[in-house]
Amino acid sequence: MITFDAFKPTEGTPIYQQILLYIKRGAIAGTIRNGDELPSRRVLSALLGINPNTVQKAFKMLEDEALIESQAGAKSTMTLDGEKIAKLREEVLREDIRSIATALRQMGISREEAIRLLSENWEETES
Amino acid sequence: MITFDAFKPTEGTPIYQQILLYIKRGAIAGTIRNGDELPSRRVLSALLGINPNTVQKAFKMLEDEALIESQAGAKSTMTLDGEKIAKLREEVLREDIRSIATALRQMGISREEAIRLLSENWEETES
DNA sequence: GCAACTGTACTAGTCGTATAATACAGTCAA
DNA sequence: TTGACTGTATTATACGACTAGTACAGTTGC
Repeated sequence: MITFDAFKPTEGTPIYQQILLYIKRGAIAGTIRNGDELPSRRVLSALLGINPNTVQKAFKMLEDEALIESQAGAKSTMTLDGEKIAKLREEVLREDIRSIATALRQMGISREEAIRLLSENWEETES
Repeated sequence: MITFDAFKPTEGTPIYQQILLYIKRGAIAGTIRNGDELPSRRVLSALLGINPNTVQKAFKMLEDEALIESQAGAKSTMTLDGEKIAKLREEVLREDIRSIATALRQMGISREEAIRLLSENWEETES
């Protein structure tokens, strides 16, 4: 069963997108594996304190991307393979790196300073 | 006069927030300085192809944060000093670093791998 | 079989983002 | 002074995100 203990929603971005990213990043990290069960829509929405329809929207998009399988009455399960995970890495990880590099350059940060900042602030972040 | 040549709006985040960030990052980089004139609401909205009210909202928030001064009939100007810029660095730069570190850790990326990825993708980004 | 779960679908309402159109007052150069 | 710019304010409209409530059908364990 996939847990959402580490899920910390942020203000400003749609919750369903954050759920999507949470699952994708877990798949990239390997903490979420093929066949893993997801909590039901109702349970997860109660757990996160949001509307069931918001969870449903996120799960629907995961299914459209063929990352989960759902059928009425049973819990949804992850459907992952090496190819899909590689695609996720390219999609999520690459985009994250690209956007932070652009932002830092806009602030006049040099590559060396960027590396120093990232390295120094690595410990302080809570996973 | 502050230019918006390097302003590339992204989908998914409100435009007025992106304008805010663009100005703040410019101030942090030092490319935007105290006393610099901003384009008028109407001119900038036409330049960016967006509604004047959207620009007005961004400028209103900049004024609420005391980063610009406005008076009817005259162009708005930046009001920066060392303290404000230091505060912006803490607010924008720190948050950017913190969020990317969290995201990368969620994907199971090690500190060394993160540094390698950032370094490798530094060149490819266009400022 | 039955109860309690599961996924799925639909309508209605609120709120924030953004657009559109308009109006009024202050500044400034010709 | 006059006209073209400036900032500021208002109202109306559209759309997406999110909430709220309800309904129905399939699965599972007892």
